[in-house]
Amino acid sequence: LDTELNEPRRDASPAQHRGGRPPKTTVGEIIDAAIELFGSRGVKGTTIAAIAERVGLTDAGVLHHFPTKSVLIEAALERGLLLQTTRMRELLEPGGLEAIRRMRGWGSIVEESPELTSLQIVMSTEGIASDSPVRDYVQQRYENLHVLIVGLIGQGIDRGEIRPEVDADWEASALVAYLDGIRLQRFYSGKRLSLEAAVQRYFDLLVERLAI
Amino acid sequence: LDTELNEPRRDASPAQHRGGRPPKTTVGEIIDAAIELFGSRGVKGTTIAAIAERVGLTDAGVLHHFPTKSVLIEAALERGLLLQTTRMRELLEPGGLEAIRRMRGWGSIVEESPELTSLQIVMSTEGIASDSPVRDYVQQRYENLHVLIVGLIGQGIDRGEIRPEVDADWEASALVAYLDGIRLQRFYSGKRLSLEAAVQRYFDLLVERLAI
Amino acid sequence: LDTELNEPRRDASPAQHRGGRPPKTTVGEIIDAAIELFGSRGVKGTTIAAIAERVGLTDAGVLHHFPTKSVLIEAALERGLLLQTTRMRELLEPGGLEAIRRMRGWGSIVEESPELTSLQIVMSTEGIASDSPVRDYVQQRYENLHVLIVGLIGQGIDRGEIRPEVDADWEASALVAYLDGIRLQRFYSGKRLSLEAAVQRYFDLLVERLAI
Amino acid sequence: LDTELNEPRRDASPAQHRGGRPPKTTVGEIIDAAIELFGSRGVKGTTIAAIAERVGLTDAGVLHHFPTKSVLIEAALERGLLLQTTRMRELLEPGGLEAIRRMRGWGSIVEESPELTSLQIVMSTEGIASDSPVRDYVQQRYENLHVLIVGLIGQGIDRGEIRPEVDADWEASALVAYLDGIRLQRFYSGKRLSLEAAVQRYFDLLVERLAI
DNA sequence: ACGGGCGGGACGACCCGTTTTT
DNA sequence: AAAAACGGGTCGTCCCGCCCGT
Repeated sequence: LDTELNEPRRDASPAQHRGGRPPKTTVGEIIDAAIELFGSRGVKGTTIAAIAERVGLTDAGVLHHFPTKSVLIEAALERGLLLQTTRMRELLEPGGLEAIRRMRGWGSIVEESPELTSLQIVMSTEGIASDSPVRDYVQQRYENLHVLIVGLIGQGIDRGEIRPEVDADWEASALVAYLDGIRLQRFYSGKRLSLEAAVQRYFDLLVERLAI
Repeated sequence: LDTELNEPRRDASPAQHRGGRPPKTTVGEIIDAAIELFGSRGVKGTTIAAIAERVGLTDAGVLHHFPTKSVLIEAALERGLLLQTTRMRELLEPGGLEAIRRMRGWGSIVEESPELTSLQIVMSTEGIASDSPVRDYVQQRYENLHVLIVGLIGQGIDRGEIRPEVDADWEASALVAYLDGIRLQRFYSGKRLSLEAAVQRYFDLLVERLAI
Repeated sequence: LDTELNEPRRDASPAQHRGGRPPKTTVGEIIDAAIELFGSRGVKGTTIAAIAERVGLTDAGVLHHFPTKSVLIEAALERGLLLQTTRMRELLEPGGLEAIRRMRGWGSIVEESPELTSLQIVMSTEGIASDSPVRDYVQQRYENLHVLIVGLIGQGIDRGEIRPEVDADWEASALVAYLDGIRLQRFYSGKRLSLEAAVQRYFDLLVERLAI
Repeated sequence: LDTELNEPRRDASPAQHRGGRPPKTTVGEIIDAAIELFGSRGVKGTTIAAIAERVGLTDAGVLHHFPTKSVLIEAALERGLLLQTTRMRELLEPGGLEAIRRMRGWGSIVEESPELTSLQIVMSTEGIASDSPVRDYVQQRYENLHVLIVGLIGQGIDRGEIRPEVDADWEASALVAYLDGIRLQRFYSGKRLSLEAAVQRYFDLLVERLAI
């Protein structure tokens, strides 16, 4: 799984690095560090200096690439969204019930990039304040997810794979809620909780509810 | 439903006010304000001065009653926990499957005191940072809830109301996850989402899964 | 001549200090220091910390009394304006030509409080930038002075002391210009220039031009 | 009237361009921009980046030509001084009272190059601070002007055009003061003030005072 | 020679929690 | 319970180097 957040440098000359991780650019490193820190200490709890230190710069150095903190926040959010979306799209490509079945594996994806995981819930809660700079972003993310899942269910109904009387709206919001909630719990349950297994079980029950 | 968060003043002398709302003490007002602000802007995002302003004091005034911010945080948390617990205890008093059925109404409780609602999820995310002052509190809350629900299910099994092959651990964590997640969504879904109805549906499905 | 800039404490009890300078309040001291520094290094060239140091505080200490720098600037300006106006009013009380004759002594006033002197020209030049926070203030000051002098001349004409064909507008602006310019020069001419004598000479010539 | 502020390139080789405007060199453009900005926002209020932007460079680009800001300041000052002096010299070439009469037209010169105008007063006030980098420059400029005018008057006395009892020192400083002051006022008096006419009137009065 | 990309060190204003004094 | 003051930050700016392309 590629988690690179950097500019993928198109110049071929010095290194060919086929298939390997592209070399980190400073900008990419900064965004990576920001995602990690925002995700673990919140936006307000993360200082530019802390991010800078992580990539071996001073705060002035970071500010050179991102004139203000909000710009950095936006960049981190966008990057996170992009990654998430890209993977989702691949995963759900078949559409309909099959797509939902595929989401069973989503848990393992999450476990591999915990920074992104926490970034999202942290953003979700910070966005509660109506004047937060991330509110719009979060709201849109929820909207998109909801529409996506409702669409999948609709597709399944059309294809005759899913029972038509299913309450797609409720299922979509319940799924998202469960996924958010379980990720949150993960941070508080030492090793007791296997996110992967737990998520798989939810999907098993879900498919059972939906399938004809 | 009593939403008072203030010291209930047990001293009988000047006023008996039986049955009425206990008179607002300054300390109580401060805690109320703190809960609200912590819940909406996070702990780090809330300044003592902001709390003070809300109750018509200066920050020095607030600090007169709570020597440091952490003391205030603890007080707010404790108050929130106490309220939650009290209600829960009443609600779940019958135990077993009946108690779980009763939780259907929990959604409406939540809708009535939104500050408490957001306080909890906000705390949950702030607690992610391993050095957060609220981490222990949150962890314990999750633990308590988990044990409580698992206990309820066990009771139901003992009483022969619940199928013994049920995975109590998973059900408990799924329930809590859903409840956390759905509350979060609530802040981003204008009026589209009826928390009460959604929660009821989850419990209906749950009871269906559990009952013999 | 009273140059006090402090709150004149009306409570009689603890100190009587009759005739002496009233005890400096912190706020007063800060404004004094600000006037001095703004006057000598300009507004942009003066840091809050520098002001603070002068009165034995830290910058946070100063910021406690004046929430932002602009508030401090306004306070300093207002204080300066008030002092200037008060003295002017006393000086010009008789009106007409007599008032203008009295202004001869203005030079000595200026020499006694050099900080105020430089404050004003410094502000005048900083106000040139159209987005400066002091521009409005300076513009109004010029307007007021102009109106005042034109009024004085008009009065003199009415009383038959001044020749009616005098160009009051030009005389007013020329006087202000000379006064501004000569104060500026003062900073560059070691001791060669006696401001007092120079100003007196200007007024002698002026009165000669005006008087019947 | 030539307002070019760039290096007049004495090297004859590539272009002869006799009489035409010298071609803009980058260095010249930078100095032009610096003069304008120093004149309107002060030296401290002007950032290298702002100057750079005006000529389409980055700050690094500007710093390539002028290693430090002070070097740039000096260059701008020198350029301004040179221009001023050149024109003055032409204007005052006849010497004596005739030279002073010719200065009547100085007002119109000023109006044509307002940047230079404000540059000078701005520098005059910034130079007040005894540790300012421009102080020496300004002081010298005042000295030069003073000597020049006193010389002119002396010449006039020698030639029998000016009354010998005139106080040359006072007249010189008064003239300079008026000229400084009136330029300052110009920035605050919408269109009310015709600098040209006002200056002419001053010179008329002056000549009247001086001439036999 | 010219100019940009990148980065840092110093400092700017302003904020926040806290202690001390009244 | 307010008032005064402080210490330690936080974001952001400014000037200026270093190194790299043309």
